[in-house]
Amino acid sequence: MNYLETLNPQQLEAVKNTEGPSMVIAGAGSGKTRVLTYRIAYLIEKGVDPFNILALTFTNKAAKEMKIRIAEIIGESEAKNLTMGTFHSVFARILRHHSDKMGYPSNFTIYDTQDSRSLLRTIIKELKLDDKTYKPNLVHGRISSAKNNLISAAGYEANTDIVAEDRMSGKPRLFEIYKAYEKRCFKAGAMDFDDLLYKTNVLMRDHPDVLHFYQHRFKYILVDEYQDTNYSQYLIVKKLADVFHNICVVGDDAQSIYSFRGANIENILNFKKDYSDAKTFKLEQNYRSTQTIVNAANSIIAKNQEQIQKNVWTSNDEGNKIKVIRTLTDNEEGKVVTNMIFDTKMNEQAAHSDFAILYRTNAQSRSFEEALRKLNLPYKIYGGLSFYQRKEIKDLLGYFRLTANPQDEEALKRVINYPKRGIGKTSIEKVIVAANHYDVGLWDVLSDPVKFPCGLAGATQNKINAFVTAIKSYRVELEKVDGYELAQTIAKSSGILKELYDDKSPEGVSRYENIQALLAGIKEFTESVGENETAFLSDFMVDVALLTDADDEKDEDKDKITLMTIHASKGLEFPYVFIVGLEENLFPSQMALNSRSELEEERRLFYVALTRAEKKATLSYATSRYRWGNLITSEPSRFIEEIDTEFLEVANPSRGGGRSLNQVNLEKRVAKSTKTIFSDKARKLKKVSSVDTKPKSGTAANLLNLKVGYNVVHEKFGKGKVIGLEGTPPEKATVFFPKVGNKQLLLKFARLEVLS
DNA sequence: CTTGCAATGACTGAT
DNA sequence: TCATTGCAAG
Repeated sequence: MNYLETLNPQQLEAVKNTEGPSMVIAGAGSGKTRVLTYRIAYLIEKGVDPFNILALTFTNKAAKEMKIRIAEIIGESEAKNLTMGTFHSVFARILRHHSDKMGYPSNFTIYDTQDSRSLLRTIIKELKLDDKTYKPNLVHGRISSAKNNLISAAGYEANTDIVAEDRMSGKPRLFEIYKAYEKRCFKAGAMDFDDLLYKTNVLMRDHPDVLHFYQHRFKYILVDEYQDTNYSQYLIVKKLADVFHNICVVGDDAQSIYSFRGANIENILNFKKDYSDAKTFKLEQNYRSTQTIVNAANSIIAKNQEQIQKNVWTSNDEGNKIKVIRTLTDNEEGKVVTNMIFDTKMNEQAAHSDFAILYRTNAQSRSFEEALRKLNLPYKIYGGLSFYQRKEIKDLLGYFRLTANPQDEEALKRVINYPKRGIGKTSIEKVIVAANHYDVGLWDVLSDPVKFPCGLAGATQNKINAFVTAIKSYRVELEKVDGYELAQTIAKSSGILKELYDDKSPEGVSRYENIQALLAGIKEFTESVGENETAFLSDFMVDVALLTDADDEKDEDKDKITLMTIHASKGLEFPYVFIVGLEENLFPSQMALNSRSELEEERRLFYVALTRAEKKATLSYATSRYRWGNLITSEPSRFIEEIDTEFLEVANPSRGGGRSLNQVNLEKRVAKSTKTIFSDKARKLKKVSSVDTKPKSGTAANLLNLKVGYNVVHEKFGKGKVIGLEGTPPEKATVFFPKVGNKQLLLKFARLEVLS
């Protein structure tokens, strides 16, 4: 057990106290993952069967990495039997095992957020409700938080407080939507993300034998990032640990950043109430960051009221001060940050993977991508539109889903007319009406038109029959042939492969490549099982809905600059961290300014961001940025001021030389007095007046007469001179604009006004 | 039923 | 700005 010698006394205690309830409060960078890993390894070495251990992590990637480390210590054959993963993936598997008890097929579909919202949109339309009052996102949020608090549709309707709340907010029929949604999901054999936790609770509540089985199987339970669990998750863990009480939760209240997902910080604050004999271990030594970073982070988090007292410290070097950078625009912010990365890389021989750019919202990535591309620096963006959410991927997965579970309504709607086969919207609506009328699933109506007539024209019915036959033929193969083989068959015979192959536009080519990448992934998956086993497509589909980009990182992505939201960066560390967009209304988000608790969560988010950095942290903000196409002015985030000034160094790259903090404050005051440059209203007014006074695009006569040397005006680029033309009559022009340089413009689209 | 264009609303965060 | 949706015409 040599590995134990590498631990400090507190870490060692947390590892060795395996019996009974314990809570590990782990400050940022305090070796939390090591404690978890070694605790599991230690348990196994002491003779605990890995089969009896359940470890719940925050991401699948974390689980995978931890498993590898444990395997290195105790051997792979042992580590294999550990149950380890996110709440969602672990309990999805358990639910599949017992799905019959709940009336679900074992191949039930997992609806992702897109699917849930699309179904809600359909239901809102069917109930003839206004989707401006009942915005699908909002409705989904309401239903989601109900489920996270274990409130069913019936419970929702019966809860007078909730119903009153909905009535107050002008949405009295929300409970009807929830009821319809619950029913439709069930009929489609589908669970949404929240169901995976909710139904696990239901399973354990209604089937004591199942609960009993897992209570005795999971003798040792470990939960990582406990501060970010919601009520539903909390209760699952509590029930499972109810027999042996060997529960170890690890977390840091200062890093609780998921309340929007129902996470309840009280879970960690109240742990001692549930388990009065709980031991608490505090890990306070930070091994990750410089003193400057640790102390700066402490000075921020001290501004929060709600917290468990702790003293995070480090024996690392003092390190550099935290640089604060101010730029004029978001684009300049991209350039400056990128240049700094380039310089640092050169001066300190750093790898690309040593750098991370962290932002509050996904939409901020654009200016950094552009700047990085210009300097030819490799980067990888996490989050945002993930691979599995791309249209072409979801389309093909739609066929797979339908093959595994033909009742899957969202998959059906997605692919029944893609590629185009002449089954349009009206036909599908007729089918939905019939399905609701007979109270059966869409697939039942499609596959048995005699029993469930829906009044479609004969030609359309024939097309539907052909589609149904195709899906049925895939189903026959589902648990017969190798998953890769079936995936290939479907991709070809559905027509998707041809459709994308024929599209030679750059986007089309990339979509085709994505499909090939998905197929390659399935191939890899089917080859990963033992020689004498066959991996079916249904096996691949089991948790594909729960995969994220971070889960299947490719080798070629290893040495790249990381771009991600701060939320996604939790648990990671980088030598050089750039926290960008530190502006009021962006970070902290304007949605969080209404209450102290929300603002405190933003502050914890900033704390998380800063504590990702090992060597150097840099903060940046822009005094103006584009938002929805409007240029708005912004002022520096209050979080910059909250850091003790002794840790900061204010640099101004656009003017050269540093400035004092007083100057920042001065500028803040100036910024406050400046109004939005182009408000939304101004933009609309401008648009209207431009319609009144001048043609939308150059008049036909004007454009036909366009010649090289003419002066023109472009809406965005200003005045310019035509220096080249293509086509007769001219279709494309090269125009020199003094402000932005040469631009190629399609006359069809560019709103050029001809001056001479 | 499909196509093309205008209008519209989205930007917190993610399993 | 960008992607999705609604509407008119073929």
